[in-house]
Amino acid sequence: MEKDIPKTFDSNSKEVEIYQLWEKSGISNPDLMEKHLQQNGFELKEPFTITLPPPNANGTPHLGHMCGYAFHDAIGRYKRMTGHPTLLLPGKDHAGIQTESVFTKLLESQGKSKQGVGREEFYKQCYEFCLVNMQNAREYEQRIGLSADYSREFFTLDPRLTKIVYETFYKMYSDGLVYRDKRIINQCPHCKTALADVDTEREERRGIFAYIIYPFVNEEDRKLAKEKLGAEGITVATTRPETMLGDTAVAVNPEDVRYQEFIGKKVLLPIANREIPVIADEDTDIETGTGALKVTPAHAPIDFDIGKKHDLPIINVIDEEGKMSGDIPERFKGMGTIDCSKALVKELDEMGLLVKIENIKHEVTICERCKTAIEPIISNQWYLNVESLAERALEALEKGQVKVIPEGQQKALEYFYGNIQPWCISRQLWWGQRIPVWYSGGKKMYDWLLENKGKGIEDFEKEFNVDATGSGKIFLGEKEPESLDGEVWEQETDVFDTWFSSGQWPYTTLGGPEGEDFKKYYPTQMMIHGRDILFWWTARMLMFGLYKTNQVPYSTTLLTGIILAEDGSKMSKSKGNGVEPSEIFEKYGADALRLWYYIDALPGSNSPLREEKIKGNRNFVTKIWNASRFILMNMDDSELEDIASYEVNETERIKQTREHMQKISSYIEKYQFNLGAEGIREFFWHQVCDVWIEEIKGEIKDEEIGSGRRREKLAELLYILKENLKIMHPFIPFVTEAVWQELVGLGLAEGLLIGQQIG
RNA sequence: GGGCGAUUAGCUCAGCUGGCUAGAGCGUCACAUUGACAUUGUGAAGGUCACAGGUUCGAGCCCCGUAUCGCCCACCA
Repeated sequence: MEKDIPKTFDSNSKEVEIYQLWEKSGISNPDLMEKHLQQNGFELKEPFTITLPPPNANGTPHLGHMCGYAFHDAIGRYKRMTGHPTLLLPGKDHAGIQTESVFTKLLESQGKSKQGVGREEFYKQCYEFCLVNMQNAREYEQRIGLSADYSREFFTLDPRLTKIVYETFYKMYSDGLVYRDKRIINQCPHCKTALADVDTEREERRGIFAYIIYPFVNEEDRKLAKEKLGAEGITVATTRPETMLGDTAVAVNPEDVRYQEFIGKKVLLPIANREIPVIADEDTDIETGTGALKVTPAHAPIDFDIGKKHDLPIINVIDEEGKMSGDIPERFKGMGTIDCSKALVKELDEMGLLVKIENIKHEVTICERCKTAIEPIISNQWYLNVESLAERALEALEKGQVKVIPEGQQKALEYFYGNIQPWCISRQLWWGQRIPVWYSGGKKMYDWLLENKGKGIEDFEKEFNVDATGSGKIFLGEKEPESLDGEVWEQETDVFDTWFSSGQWPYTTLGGPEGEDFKKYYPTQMMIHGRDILFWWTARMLMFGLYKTNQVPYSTTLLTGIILAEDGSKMSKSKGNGVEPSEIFEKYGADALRLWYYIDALPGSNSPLREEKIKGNRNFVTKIWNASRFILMNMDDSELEDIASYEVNETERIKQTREHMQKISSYIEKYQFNLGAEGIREFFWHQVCDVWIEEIKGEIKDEEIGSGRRREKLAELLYILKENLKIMHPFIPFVTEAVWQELVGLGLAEGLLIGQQIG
């Protein structure tokens, strides 16, 4: 008697339907799940929690996101099926600089500008823009089958979350970890903000190497130089001639025999016509260029350090937008750096001070987002001294409180902590959490007083010829403090670096250290994310977690690989070789894609997308569907009740099935998803289908409908099928649930597969 | 310059604490089957596990070195 079951599993329509069943059951909510376990007399184990990595709310999720969710979901489903109330907490990230850049471009395409729209309105509109993307992202997450608890979903700019982020900042300030400092920062002239080192990349670009003579001031020195060095001055080599306007010294290595006699002498900086000293500094490389380094403390990190050591003046000649400015000849003001470089080179050449120009290729630092060359400039920023936090994180790693998979990456993390620098946490953006600081009398005065230790407000007034409007103190808080005696509070305009809030994700989403969820679900058990953000994210989360909660935020961090295009290159929009997840879903279904991730996108390795393989997995999904269909087709309606209630004997096949399930369980527990996924496929396809179904087919061939032997064999087969569905479910939830529901429809199973227990 | 990893079949890669007569998927070839299976089944060909040493009864796996590739970090003007 044929059952009315279609010949293939229609992933496109069925998957959505099935997800709705799960959603309706509420089992993704651990509180409801706890009740479910108790009601059904299942053993109740300790909770299992993952605060899922929040994708950026400024675009469409890509395959990499889907891959991460596939892993999270597999472990989550397995934990659920082994008695742990499981919380997969989803969220979305505001992704500060990236979103601001995307949304600003969007405004520009509509003929509007960020400045024209204004800060408040910009924030509001950007928020709405993110809400749309968040809904879209959510649909993708559900399409891959992510069984997350959407009643607990968070956006990183949610006021409840921001409150906790602010509290952390206050605590850090009172602990003396947060401070304002003047340092060389990476300024992106395009994004107009400071960037942390990790937000930059390096790229080889074409440039020039200009050899310029800085003549000595004194006649005798010039003569000596002519004799010894071949020119009347000292020749410096630079890739950035325009910064010479801000030079305050020339440095040579103290060991360098060529320049011994000139150390301490003065040269006349051409064009700027400023006398600057020749100093000896061991950081100067004898081999590079001429061995003489022009020192521009305001515009190069190494120069800044040398300047600090020798107490050199700092002269700013480039502003935040990459334009020439400051105390320089009028004709250069407002010029771009490259134009200025050309103009200077021309003038120097005319003056006979240009020796030569070499065309070179060199590594330059660029903005990770917009690829614009970074302008190192001096700026006042908020810093976090992470040294003590890094020490604790390092200790936790060494003690094994956090496990990194694959192991090799743990060493990379340890190395990072061992060489960590203060973290610049302020960004000159509008999109993000505004740093909750108020300056009495203004930010300018605060910074000036910091820079000029020992000087007071009167000195400031004198210097700038103004009346001070406050005490020069700061106030930490969201709301403007009360003014006394007409003091003026100026609000900080900068926002926090995105990672300052996402670094706190594991506890902010659980309501912070005082939250109900926190008490029940913290510390969490896992974090899974791309290897590419190890330092940005896991590194920060460990530090924040230990600092704020005295516990590691999670015990295991698993790094997924990066999904590459078929030819092994990186997928990117500009190359047009990206593959949309929706395309794969439509062609092969979510289960097939998930299986591919488990088997081929192993932690820590980069994996080219292989459609052929996904297709093979789709065939396996069809195989499961048809094997199940065949088993059901063999049962006559009149036998169903008997088969359902029949207690199976411990046959060899059943014994092997049990062993198989244990094997797969241990793979999952060791996060060896590739072995687990390969295992379920191998066993179901080549053992259950190819061997056992064929055997049983023969065993019942001549039996009459309703016979005891048929009942025994078909019940055995049903048992094997159900157990296989359970152990396959964490990997391929959709098709297994669909089959389970077919069983339910015939009275051969109960409830939802997602809520079943293994073993 | 420093750190990390990779190198196994035509391709993409597994191979956890050393027992391997080295596996999978895809591809190739042969045969079978229109079946529960937008196919599937059976079988075949195909690898001195990068190279050179060492430890061991035994090494794809452990140790030392070499080569090539990749990723990350770093202030080289």
